[in-house]
Amino acid sequence: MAADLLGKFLVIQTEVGRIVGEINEVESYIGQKDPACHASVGRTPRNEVMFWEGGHAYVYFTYGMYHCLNIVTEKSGFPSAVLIRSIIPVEGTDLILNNRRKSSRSAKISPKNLTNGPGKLCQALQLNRHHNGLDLTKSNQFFLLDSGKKITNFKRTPRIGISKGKRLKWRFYY
DNA sequence: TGAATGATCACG
DNA sequence: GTGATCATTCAT
Repeated sequence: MAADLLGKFLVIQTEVGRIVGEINEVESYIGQKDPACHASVGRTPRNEVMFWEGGHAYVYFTYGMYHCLNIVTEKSGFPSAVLIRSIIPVEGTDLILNNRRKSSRSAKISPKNLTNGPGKLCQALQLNRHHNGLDLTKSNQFFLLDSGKKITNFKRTPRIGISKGKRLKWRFYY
């Protein structure tokens, strides 16, 4: 389930070094019956990747200025993904700092607000639509790493920033 | 609380 | 084409 991703490491190998972050906040978007899921309207060019086999990256552009990273979770043909909302920098913090300064217009960038939001962590890892559809199980540049941690004490709340499906408590964090 | 800012999709 | 909506962030 989605909460299994909590505590896992997200690793990206860039030209100038490696960035590793520990996933500490996720949200589930599951199937066409979930009104907040992008695939609830059916298969479109935008949500195509959600229909793929689990393990692919679904990166989309929203609000005219931000990207969000999801990991596809289910079988091919069944649209579902987990939105990575936040990570904790583990390695390459200096690179993250550079990337955030490059991408954000905000003057204030502190250790606390480096990667604590879906738009921000995409800036931190320099993710864009080129990463959309990448197979994380096959790539050696961008993948998940089991940290050995098992997070069982996570919290569970409604998802953030959506207008439909607010009743479902599918946001997990610790 | 609302501005920034542009892709996406339905409609016809 | 048009208009509504949007899984956000930041400053006021």
